[in-house]
Amino acid sequence: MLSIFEVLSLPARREIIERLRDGPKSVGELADELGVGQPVMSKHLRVLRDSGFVTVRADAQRRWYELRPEPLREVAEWVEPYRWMWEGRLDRLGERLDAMRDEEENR
Amino acid sequence: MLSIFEVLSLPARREIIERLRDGPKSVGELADELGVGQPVMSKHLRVLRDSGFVTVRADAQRRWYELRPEPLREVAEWVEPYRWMWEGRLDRLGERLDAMRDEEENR
DNA sequence: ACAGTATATACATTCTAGAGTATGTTAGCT
DNA sequence: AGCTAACATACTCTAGAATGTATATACTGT
Repeated sequence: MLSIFEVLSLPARREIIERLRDGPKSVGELADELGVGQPVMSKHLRVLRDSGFVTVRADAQRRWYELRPEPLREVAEWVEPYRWMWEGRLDRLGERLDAMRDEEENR
Repeated sequence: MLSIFEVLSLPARREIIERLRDGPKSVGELADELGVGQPVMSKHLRVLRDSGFVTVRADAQRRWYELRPEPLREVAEWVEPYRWMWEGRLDRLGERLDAMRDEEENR
């Protein structure tokens, strides 16, 4: 089974994830939108399912694929410790909060 | 050249990035810490360099590799639109801000 | 029962990243 | 100048992922 970042390493799969932001979609819809064959799309979705990015709901012959938060949350959490590097505020966050509170009290 | 997520798809490379959080390190240090051969480490660092994750500073025979924020920031930005999925607050953020302002005015 | 639709999977093929080994290169030291 | 240390790169090999094609499965409607 592919790891989360391995799953995201393929542009086509990131694209699928982005398309699913608006809500569940069927295999055929996604295949059309991305311009790939149905078997290819089924396989991508299989990978996304195994790695927890999506869930499936059966509806007659159709399968509705829906996005799941967990893996995306893991990505967000992995990158979080580096945020201070581009938002140079972490070391000053405490004093900023203090200053805001003081301003409020002295109003 | 590998894309950002392709770079992160290899655990060894994520590990390198994490080790560089404390500050710059040399090739030898990193190779020892991760228990891999020097050529392997050099190649990982080459990939990380090409994709913008690190910069190098030469110091005699030593090369000090340092972390760069940009690619990590891109990861954070990519995942940002999905944050509402696990923090179910986005739809209520507006009214929360309003409530906070009201509380403040009625103090 | 039959035909058509929607999807999954098996199979064969291609391609490339990763690893190991050997070698090249540059700098410092005696 | 010769030797060693630190690192980069060229080369070869292998494993596995991605793709396309063909086929299997499941459900609907007539």
